[in-house]
Amino acid sequence: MIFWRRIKMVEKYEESRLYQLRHSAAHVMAQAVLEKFPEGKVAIGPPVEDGFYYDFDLPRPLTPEDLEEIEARMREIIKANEPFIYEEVSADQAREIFEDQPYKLELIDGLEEGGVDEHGNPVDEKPVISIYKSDTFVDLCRGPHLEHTGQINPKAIKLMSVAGAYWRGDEHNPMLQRIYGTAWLSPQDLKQYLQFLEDAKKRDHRKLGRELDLYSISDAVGSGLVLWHPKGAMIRYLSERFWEDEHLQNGYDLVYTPHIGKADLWKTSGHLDFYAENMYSPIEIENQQYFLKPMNCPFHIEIYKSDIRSYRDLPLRYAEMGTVYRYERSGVLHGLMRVRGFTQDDAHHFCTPGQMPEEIDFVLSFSLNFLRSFGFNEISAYLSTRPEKAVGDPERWQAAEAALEASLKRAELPYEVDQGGGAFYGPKIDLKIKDALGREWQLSTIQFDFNNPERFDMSYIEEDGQPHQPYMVHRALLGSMERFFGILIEHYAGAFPLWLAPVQAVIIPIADRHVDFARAVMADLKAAGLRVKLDQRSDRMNAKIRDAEKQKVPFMLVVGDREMENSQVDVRRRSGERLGALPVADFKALALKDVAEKLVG
RNA sequence: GCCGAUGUAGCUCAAUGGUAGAGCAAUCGCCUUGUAAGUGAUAGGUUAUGGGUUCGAUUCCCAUCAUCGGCUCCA
Repeated sequence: MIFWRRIKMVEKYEESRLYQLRHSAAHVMAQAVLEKFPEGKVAIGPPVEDGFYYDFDLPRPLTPEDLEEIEARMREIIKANEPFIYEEVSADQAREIFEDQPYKLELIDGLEEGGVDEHGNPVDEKPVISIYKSDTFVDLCRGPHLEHTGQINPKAIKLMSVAGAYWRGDEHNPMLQRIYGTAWLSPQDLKQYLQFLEDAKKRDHRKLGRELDLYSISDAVGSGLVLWHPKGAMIRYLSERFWEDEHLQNGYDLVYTPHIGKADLWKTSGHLDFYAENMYSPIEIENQQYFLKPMNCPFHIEIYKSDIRSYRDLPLRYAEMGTVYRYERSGVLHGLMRVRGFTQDDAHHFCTPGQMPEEIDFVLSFSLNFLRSFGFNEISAYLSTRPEKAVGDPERWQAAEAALEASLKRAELPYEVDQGGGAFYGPKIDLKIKDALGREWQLSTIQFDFNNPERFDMSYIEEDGQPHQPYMVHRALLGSMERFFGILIEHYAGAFPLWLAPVQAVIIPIADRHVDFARAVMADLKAAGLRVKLDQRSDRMNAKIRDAEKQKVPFMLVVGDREMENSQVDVRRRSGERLGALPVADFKALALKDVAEKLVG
């Protein structure tokens, strides 16, 4: 379950030697698997981001021992320096070669018809049918490959896991067994990659969430329903207060809306027609059906519609931490990243066509500033444009896309255009941030909606005295508080910046006689608004420091005889850095300054 | 939802067809400590839940639930 992407160093991966290497490794693996299971059927085996996979239809499930055996056999094949031999064939010749391979036969049909490559991906031209032979293995394949298997470094490959995958990615098709492997140019690269995986594992928000007592998910409550513990709740509280302040200072109005709404509302919005499978079953009372809200939009629209709007009232910006419930299939739930009840930092903008470009400019720069406040400085964007099937006035689409692109250019943001990738109801910008490990996560979305204004018959009165349809923009900066929290945990590896740290400092008295002084220091710091705890267990100072360190508390304040005498605290950062003994007032000033500046680290 | 794996103390893990143990954490003492683990004792488990096989199940079988790795889908 990958919610993030690694940034590729190679500009054109498909043309790189690494790509060839991985593709070749996939063939070697397929050969090893077929030797072990001669009756096995092969599907496809392409390189992927950090390695490669191959899908098989095999008589029995593979075990970890099988993988070891296959990997060992791969090394033998590599050692044999088997050449990869390219050959172009006709469709009929190909059918003969792969007569026992039904999946390949299906691919050959596709190739012959044209329009798709040997992996079933759409291509412009009708591809040439080609095969690659190496040793005993023949594959329907466009290549390119290495010259021979010996160019694969046997110490730079590793089979990672086996998993189920649907033939051609369609859940109505049979499920195949997919073996994931990784392959690198050198053993050092492999080692580095495995190290990366381990680092990522250490940061896993599910692990840190428990260790730092941030949140839990209880069987008794239900899957995908998050319980925010006091420390996690503090981080959310601080994030939300900041969020509210920023919105109020930037022309938003805060609104609150209920968690359920009548069936008719969801009928009007189209959710019951197009989104029903993700909605919880209705609650019935007094002959009315109510649904838990999967989105906030209809409520904000109803607020808009509660009065007649003039062009003078626009733009209107309604913002809400809106908690929604979506039924997610059991297999997709994942810690905080994918849950069934979550709070979106939602907002809807309503404006006139004339205001629209400026409104987009505003929302983009507002988003960027906001993300930077949380320590995300590397941001890039996706611009998704009109798909073939779309609702709304084409002129409006064009204007909206132009405004989105112009804003991206003004913001000097790197972006990619996903032609036709927009939703049927409007174009959008998605913002991606890069975390401390270089992983990319999609957070913000700024999305036009040409559907709802129509469905809800929204209007404002223009200068001409006539009703006009407003532009509606939906946006979320953090996405959902749950997912954002998960990303934040992993980005900081649990070591939150001072302004977000649930406990900012732990006071560590050396002996019992220092506890009274420690209490006085704590009261002083708390009065200044700092979140401070006193560790008065009868453990040794070293043990208390170790615990505070493990809890990633930003400051440890040691107080002993010397400090007590001089009204000082001995300040240690969680990094291990010693700031030495400081007067309590100096520490207070230092900490408050860091908080105010939202310093990271 | 699908494929595969897993489910034993708060956490990380052992063990067994004859009703379970360790380390850490917790609790209670002793020690009163100078920048990542002082020390002793105590307590803690219907072995996920429900069935079945068996003289006997935590262990074997089935179902359910949950979690993990993927697929599909997504904030």
